[in-house]
Amino acid sequence: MHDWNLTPQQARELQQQLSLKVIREDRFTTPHFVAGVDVGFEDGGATTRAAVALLRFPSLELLEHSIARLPTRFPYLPGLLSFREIPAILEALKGLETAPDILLCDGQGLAHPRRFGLACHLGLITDTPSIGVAKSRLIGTHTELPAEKGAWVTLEDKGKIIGAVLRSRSNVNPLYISIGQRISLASAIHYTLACTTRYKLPETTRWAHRFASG
DNA sequence: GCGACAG
DNA sequence: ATCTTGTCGC
Repeated sequence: MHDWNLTPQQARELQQQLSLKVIREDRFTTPHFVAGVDVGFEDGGATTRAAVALLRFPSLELLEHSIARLPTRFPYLPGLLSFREIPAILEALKGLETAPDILLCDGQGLAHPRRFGLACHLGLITDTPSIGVAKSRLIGTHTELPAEKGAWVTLEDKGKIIGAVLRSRSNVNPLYISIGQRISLASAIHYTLACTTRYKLPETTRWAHRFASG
């Protein structure tokens, strides 16, 4: 795997190179295990704490989880989130006994300036199908979104579809879904909804967040 | 130059 | 992300 001690400019150049390796179509078999990934911070940001929650699919029962702590060594810079969070996430993934069939990541995938958000980066490194599930927008524009659960509209940038704005729960702010690696946008939306019950966030993300934060 | 800006 | 209680609305 590549080096993580990069300057912001080197990181951006690496993203442009790696973005060429992102596979935007379904390349996986029926999933039985889905995982949520999230990161939290301790010591006022000095320590990065990553958590991964593995759930059985489609029952969504929690099977196992893993937590890892690492010294924070990259600042938060819009567009470079993966360089700050992935090192700790990779450590947490090592602690799982079962390999996830799909990763639901807390952040963007293709809906990124250089089409290489955290979900693409993590999916590529682990060679695992991944989905970007962000709570807010990084880039892109979209039309009005109906208020009912299940409704979605495309998220576009420079005339290209880079993701979808999905209403995962009626009358609540939408989620920003995008391709991470080895999955189509249609499937990304499908699996995100399949992992969602009565709340805005998928159960995978909810569990991961509980383990990564409070 | 000004405003936007995943977590 | 994080610092933090009550409060408004379906």
